Amino acid sequence: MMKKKANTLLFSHKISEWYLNNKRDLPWRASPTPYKIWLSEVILQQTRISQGLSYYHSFIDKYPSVNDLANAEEEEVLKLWQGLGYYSRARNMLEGAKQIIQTHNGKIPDNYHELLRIKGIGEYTAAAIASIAYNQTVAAVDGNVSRVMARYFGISEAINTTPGKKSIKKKADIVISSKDPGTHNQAVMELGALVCKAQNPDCLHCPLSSECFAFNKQLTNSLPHKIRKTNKRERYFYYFIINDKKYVVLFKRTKNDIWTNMYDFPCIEKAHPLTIKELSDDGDWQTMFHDAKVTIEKVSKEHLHILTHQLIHAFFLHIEIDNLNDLPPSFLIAKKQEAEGLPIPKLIENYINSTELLKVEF
DNA sequence: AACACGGGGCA
DNA sequence: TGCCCAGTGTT
Repeated sequence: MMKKKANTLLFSHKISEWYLNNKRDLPWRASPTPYKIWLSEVILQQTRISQGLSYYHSFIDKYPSVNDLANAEEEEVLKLWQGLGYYSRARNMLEGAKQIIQTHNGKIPDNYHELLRIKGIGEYTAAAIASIAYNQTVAAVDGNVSRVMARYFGISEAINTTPGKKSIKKKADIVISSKDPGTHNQAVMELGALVCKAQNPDCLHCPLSSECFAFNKQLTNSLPHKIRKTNKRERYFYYFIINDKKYVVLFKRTKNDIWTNMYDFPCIEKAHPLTIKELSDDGDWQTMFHDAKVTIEKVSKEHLHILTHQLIHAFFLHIEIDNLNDLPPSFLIAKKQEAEGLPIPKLIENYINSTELLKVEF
């Protein structure tokens, strides 16, 4: 291993001391176990603590151990994840739990390379679990760490490119403390979250400012550098709502798209907006309903659903249909009460709540 | 190496 | 609006 310079040891010492005095009181820090660390890391991927916290509690309550999770139904897990986004995290973690039961005798692997083989555990999460739960000396690099390294060391390469990530990782591996790598990793992340923030970093209260490249050169606003990509797809969803008194017709989404394995309504998607007349003249939806006799009762206003990479224009067409039995078998005819228990995307949840759609009529 | 994958919060 | 958030899997 490379010999460390004195100032890198200073980095770890100062930041760990700062951490002990400033760390937040988080539920998985009270009595950490590998499972709690794993769950927290997965929930917090691309997600702020404030947003993930209630989900963490629900999960620990419902699935207190890897074994409990491994025995769960995917729909149940997705329902618990509903509203948090990036649902592949939930599906992958369930698969990972099964993997651990089947091939690791129910014990979460205790080292970086074995952890990496678990579904849903990538470089960051493997490093986080290995260091925090098992005291392995491996740097966990997330968005916070990238920012702290880029500013402190003055790394100008874009942190979302392969060379940039390599540079960040190299520095993170140099400054990590082998004494208490878990505390060190959490300390860097906590500093990034509370002090070395993306906007308005609080350099006056930073324990590292005196040696920080960006602070000394007044470059905190331009570091880290990032290549931004502007890919926002616009999609037009025309949902068909069969408004029966007792039943609601749902469609289970398939893979290779958003909301895999979750439920929404039968839908015609277009790349461009259509008037209702154009839609009505278009044969697609008749085909979808197997030429069942359908009449449109009411059309909702446009509902915009804004995602990171997509802008979804959703319209909800309430329809009447002569006989529910005419519907193709790919549709799920669910009792309204049962539908409540199914995992649905936020867009659908919002619409259902705003219209009291699942209220049973008498 | 680039892209897909949710949803929310902040300036 | 644009950017960011304790990233991973697929193409």
